[in-house]
Amino acid sequence: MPELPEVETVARGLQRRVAGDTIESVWLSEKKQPLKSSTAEIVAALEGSRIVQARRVGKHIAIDLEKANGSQPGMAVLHSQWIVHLGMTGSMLVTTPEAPIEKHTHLIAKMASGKEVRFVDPRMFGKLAVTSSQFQAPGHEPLEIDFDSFAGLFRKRKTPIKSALLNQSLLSGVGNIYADESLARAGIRPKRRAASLTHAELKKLYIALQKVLHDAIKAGGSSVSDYVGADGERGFFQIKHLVYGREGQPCRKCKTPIKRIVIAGRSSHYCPACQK
DNA sequence: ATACCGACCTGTCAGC
DNA sequence: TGCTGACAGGTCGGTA
Repeated sequence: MPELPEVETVARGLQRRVAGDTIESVWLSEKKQPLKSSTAEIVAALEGSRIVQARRVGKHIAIDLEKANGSQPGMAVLHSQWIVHLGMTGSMLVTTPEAPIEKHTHLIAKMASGKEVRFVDPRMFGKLAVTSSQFQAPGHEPLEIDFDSFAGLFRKRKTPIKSALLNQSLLSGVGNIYADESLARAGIRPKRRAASLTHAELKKLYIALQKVLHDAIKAGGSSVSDYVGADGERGFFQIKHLVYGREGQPCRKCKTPIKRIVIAGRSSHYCPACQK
């Protein structure tokens, strides 16, 4: 569920609440784990590590960790990264130890401050991993890419523009909601072949995408069903959606009913009058 | 190389 | 009150 603005909100929440805190112990549920690294690797990397920084990379949360290599003073510092992908339904919550443990809690990290960081994910599409190298997302950051590079991503691509926006190896962080919402704001139909977009349309899309992502971050993301930030708070950008989740409802600009079609297996929403 | 499609999971909601 | 099917913010691997 979480796309760039939601993951950014969670990462900022973690940064605010637990940066500088130390992980004292880690509990992992017995159930089949949504892990990319082994349980032992995760426990070894996390326990005793200080959280230096939490930030977003694409749709991933990268948590920079460091700990002393051995107990002797002056020993080298070990650096690692805890990588979290929230999948469709994952959340990273900072709670008190007394907070009831939600069903589908897969990891609890007890912090030196007494707080707990919990990973909860009902559908288990999320992933946890640790790495000693710097994690890099495959595609460009939509909020950092320059316009010429952005336009270059779509040149020669026959795929629908909607599919291209969702392709994480092109842009990292755009998901189903913000693909639809940016196309709506740019007046472009989701099924248009990517390569058919004119220079002017690409410019509109570039500006619309960055604006909608910035606005959604300001609103704490979109909470369509169960998304919450690190403090359990809901986002409220869903009230600003022009098309996503609004099938049959009147377009906010021209009152034409919003259409829903399926592109590459994903629901796609648009205004048949405003989007060409 | 590129592009669909089902699979991976659980939960919810509409309709019968 | 069930039951069934469709659908849900994402990605992967297999196939054409």
